[in-house]
Amino acid sequence: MPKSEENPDHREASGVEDTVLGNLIGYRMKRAYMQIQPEAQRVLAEDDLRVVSFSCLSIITDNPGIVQSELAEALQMERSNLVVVIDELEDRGLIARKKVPTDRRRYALTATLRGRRLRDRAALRVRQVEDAVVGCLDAEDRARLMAVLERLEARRAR
Amino acid sequence: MPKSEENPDHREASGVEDTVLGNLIGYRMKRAYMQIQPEAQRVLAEDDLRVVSFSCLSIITDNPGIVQSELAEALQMERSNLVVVIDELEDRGLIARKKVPTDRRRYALTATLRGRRLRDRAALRVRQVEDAVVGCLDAEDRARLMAVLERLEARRAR
DNA sequence: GATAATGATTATGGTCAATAACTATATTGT
DNA sequence: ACAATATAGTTATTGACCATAATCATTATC
Repeated sequence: MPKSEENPDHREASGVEDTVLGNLIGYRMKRAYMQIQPEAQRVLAEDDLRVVSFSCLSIITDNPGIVQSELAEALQMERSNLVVVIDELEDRGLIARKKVPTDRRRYALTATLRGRRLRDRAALRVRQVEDAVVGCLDAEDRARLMAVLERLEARRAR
Repeated sequence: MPKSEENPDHREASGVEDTVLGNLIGYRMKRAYMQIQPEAQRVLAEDDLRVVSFSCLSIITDNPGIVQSELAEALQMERSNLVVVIDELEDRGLIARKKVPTDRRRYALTATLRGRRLRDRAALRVRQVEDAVVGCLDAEDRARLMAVLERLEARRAR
């Protein structure tokens, strides 16, 4: 069963043959992700949020006093790329930066009331569009998908 | 002992709380994808291939005579962005462009022998790194994951 | 035969992530 | 105590990537 010119477990909707890509998890994952991402981006844009700024706002809301390095680590992004995002959230009054007295290199980040409210509202709307996209899965499939993704992500080895 | 009074169904490895992001499929999917993508990119780079050029080479190999518009459609990318990729594959002697006589606007694309061999070799190596990353899943989980991703992708509705 | 549509191309701009270099504070070793 | 080192945040820069519009040649349409 390993090799064959016709792989019956993936029929292409179009007439295009594909003996390789469709069997790669990375390829399938990206294409599935691309069903969700533009939708999320669209609804977040209605609140002038990008995915990354929503993510930051969300983590800050859940972790008052978190500093930028920790936030970068949590979101797996570079500290340097965080700066402009944090700047913008602060300028919009969604979060506040305050120097921590015991270590004046660091900024403690907290979400303002407005920030927390926006986070909650945006989260709801993102959740809604995800539900729409993923409506073709029943609750069990969905739960299993989440669990499997979580396990993949958890294998922090290399 | 980390304190997650909140949501018992997602344990954070670090001490960072998260009541929202971790429950979003898009977020989880991106993070799982990021476990695979850099690895695939790395092994493809050893053959001077990028993910996109490998994808093109693969589809062309499986569909001799395909034209650029069809390829762009199959890979869900813009025709204009295909051009340089095709150019490079052609310059490297991995594929050939030939005008189709019945419609001289179009180029029929075919993989050369070298191209087909490279495709097969690269596919094997990508498969290997995917197997390594995804080794924490048994065959059934993996099959189910693929099936679910395929269904998500298939919902070509708006 | 004029006009519109199509396939490939070129040029361009915007977003994004990665890197290096810099500043200021803090920590460590002797 | 102080020199060397490390860390937090910042800035600037770069290259990759993706989308858009304009162009050219060819084909299809009325």
